[in-house]
Amino acid sequence: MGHSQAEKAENRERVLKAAAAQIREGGLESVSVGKIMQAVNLTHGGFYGHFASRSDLLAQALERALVDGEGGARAQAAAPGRPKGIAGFVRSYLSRAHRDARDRGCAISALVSDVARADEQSREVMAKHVEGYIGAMKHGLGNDDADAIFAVCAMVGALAISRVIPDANRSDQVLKAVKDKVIAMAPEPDA
Amino acid sequence: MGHSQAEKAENRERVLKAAAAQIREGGLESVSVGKIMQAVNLTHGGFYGHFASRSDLLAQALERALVDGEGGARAQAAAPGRPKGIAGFVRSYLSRAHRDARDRGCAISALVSDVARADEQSREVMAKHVEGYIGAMKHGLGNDDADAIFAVCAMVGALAISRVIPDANRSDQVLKAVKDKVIAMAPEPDA
DNA sequence: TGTACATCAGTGAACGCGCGTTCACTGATGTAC
DNA sequence: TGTACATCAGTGAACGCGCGTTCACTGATGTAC
Repeated sequence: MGHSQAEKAENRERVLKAAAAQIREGGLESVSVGKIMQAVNLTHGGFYGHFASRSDLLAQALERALVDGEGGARAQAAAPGRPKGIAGFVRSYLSRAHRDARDRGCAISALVSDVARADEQSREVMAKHVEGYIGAMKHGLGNDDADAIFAVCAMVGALAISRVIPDANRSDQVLKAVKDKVIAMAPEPDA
Repeated sequence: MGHSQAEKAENRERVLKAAAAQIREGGLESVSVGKIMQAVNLTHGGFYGHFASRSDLLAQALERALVDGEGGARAQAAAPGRPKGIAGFVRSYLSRAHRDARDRGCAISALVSDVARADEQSREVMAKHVEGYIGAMKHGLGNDDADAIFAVCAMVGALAISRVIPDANRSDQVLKAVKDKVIAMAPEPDA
């Protein structure tokens, strides 16, 4: 077990990645220094060589979770065999797969109500990503800001609510209803 | 300071009410037995005369928060001088006042992402209230289930997202965009 | 290329703290007579 | 209506536990020569 500088960077990255996943899986407060370090096979003492405090980790992991979530959605929509453009993105965002993979999915949906009560810095970080999301939808929806806001709120709300509903069929219905409505908003609706 | 049976029931009620508000203000995990008892001017030891455990309180307080949130929205929409019907309800739900009063507002919006990762019993409790909400919107939206689902997701999403955005103007825009779009969905749109 | 040593990533014991929960106790309540 | 006593709502000290954080230490890394 070596402790080279390259390994340090790698370990820091693993801690951050694990925290970003844990945040989406269990919320900001579910992150504990001991458990995260254990998850990456290190002891808790070493943590402070990487981050100034738990709260420092949380701030960075939130940003990371938001970035990861975006990447995942884009990658899935761009996968071969998937419909392109906005309809493809909406379909993958409101898919059962996305609903059932909270720790790898959109961090906005996974953490909206948590971040709504967090400090201003955290809210600012998420708000920036919300704007990015609105911007992307706007591009696919005839450049109308109000339409894009409406679509983003409905999609984030639908994904979050679908995760609350224990009945699988009803949860599917929520995803499908919003998926159809948002796709219908696009200027050139396709099958 | 007497300890009559009537006072016991009253104290239990105060604890439950305080917990329901605290849950909406700070999330399920923010409720601590000691702090809640202190908030109602009692000592922590007496807590277990009212509830079996912290988790028992949480379950009951979640239900209470959901019921309180519904009552508040209905009351505000029915207040004198307010537009009646669905437009009035949507306006008060997506108002700045509602956004800024998290501890007294809709518990669905305040707790969606928290409850999404809670146990099945909690999710079932919130799901029941989501259905009630969908049913109410359905009534005002030409009895179309998909329309009602779409509107509820957009409204819950909009309120939650508006609380994330630190910039007051932009936050207002989100509320306004969704408010206008949902009101436009009603069969007989009014001013 | 090889040796000597300073650096520093990671270890694990220890700390103080707040938490949920328990329990022996107190004294007002409310009931039996 | 008045007295005697059992009940029980609320008190506050004590508990074990997990947490975030600190720190003296270890031993591989990587650099100076």
